[in-house]
Amino acid sequence: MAKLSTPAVGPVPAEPELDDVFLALADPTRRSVIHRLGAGPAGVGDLAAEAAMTLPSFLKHVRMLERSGLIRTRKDGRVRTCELDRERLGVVDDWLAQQRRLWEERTDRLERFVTANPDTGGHGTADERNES
Amino acid sequence: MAKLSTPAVGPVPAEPELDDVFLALADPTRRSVIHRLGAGPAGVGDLAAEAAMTLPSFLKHVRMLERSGLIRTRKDGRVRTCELDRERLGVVDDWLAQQRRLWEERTDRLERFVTANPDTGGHGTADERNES
DNA sequence: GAAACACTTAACCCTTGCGTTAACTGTTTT
DNA sequence: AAAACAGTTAACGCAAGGGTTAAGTGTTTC
Repeated sequence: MAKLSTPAVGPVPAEPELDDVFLALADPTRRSVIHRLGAGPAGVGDLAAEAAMTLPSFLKHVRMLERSGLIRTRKDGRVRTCELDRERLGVVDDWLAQQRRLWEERTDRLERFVTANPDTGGHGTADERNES
Repeated sequence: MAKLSTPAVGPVPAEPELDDVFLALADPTRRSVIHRLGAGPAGVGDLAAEAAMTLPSFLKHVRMLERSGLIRTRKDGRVRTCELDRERLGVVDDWLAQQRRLWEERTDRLERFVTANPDTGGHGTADERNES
C-alpha cells in the first residue's frame, strides 16, 4: 500500500485536432485573423490587406485556419468570406482545464499521502521506502 | 454618426512568446510531457522512455518546451531534471480570455447600435437584414 | 465582349520541425 | 582505471511552414 502511483502518460495519445488548433494559433498572422474575425465575417482580400504579405501567402494561412476548424469559409460569387467558429476554441479550454484538473488531483493525492505518512521524508525519487 | 467601427487589427502584433508556447503545445509528445510533469519533476531519460523515439529526438522536444517557458530544467550530476512551470500556461488563458472579452465587447456594441438604430438597413459591408 | 476583380494554382526558395545514427562528454559504479 | 550510465552534439534526411512571383479561373462591371 501507500504507493504513490505515477500515472505514466502511456504511448503518447495522438490528438490531431489539438495539433492543428495549436499549430494554427502559433502564428501572429493567424492569431490576428482570429482577432479580426471576432468583429464579424470578412472577405479574404480585406483580411489580407491588413497582413504584410501577398495574397497567395495569406491564403495559406486561411487554409490552415480552416483545417484547424477555427474558421469556416464560403464562397459567394467571386469573394470568399471567412467566419470565426467561436466554439472551436473550446478544445483549447478543455485541454487546459483537463491539465489543471489532473494537477490538482495529483496534488490532493500527494497531500493525503503526506498526511497519512508524516514520517516519510519525501525526497529521493518521489515515493520510496515508506511502510515499516 | 452611428459608425460601427471595425477595429482593424493593425500590422499584425509580434508576440514571440505566444508563438513559442502554442508551437510547443502543437505536438503530442510535448503535450504528453506536460501532462506527465504535472505529476512531478522527472529526468530526461525517464520521460523519454515513454515516448516512442530515440533520446536525441526526445531531447529536442525538451529544448523546445524549455524555450517556450512551459518547463524548467536543471542538471544534477549526470541527470537533467525537468519541472513544469504551471504559471506559464497562463499566457494561453490570457490570450483566450482577451479574445472572448473583445468578442463580447463588440457584440454588446453591435446590440446597442441595432437597438439605437432600428431603421438602419445596415448592409453594405457585412451585416444583414434579419428582422422582418 | 472586354476589362477589372477576387481569388487560386503552380513552381520555386529558404528555414524549421521531427526523426535518425554515430560519436562524444561528463558522472557514477565496480 | 575501466565500465556503465545519462545526456549531448554533430551530421544528415525528409516533410512542412512561410514566403515569393507568374500565370490561371471564374465573376462582375463597363
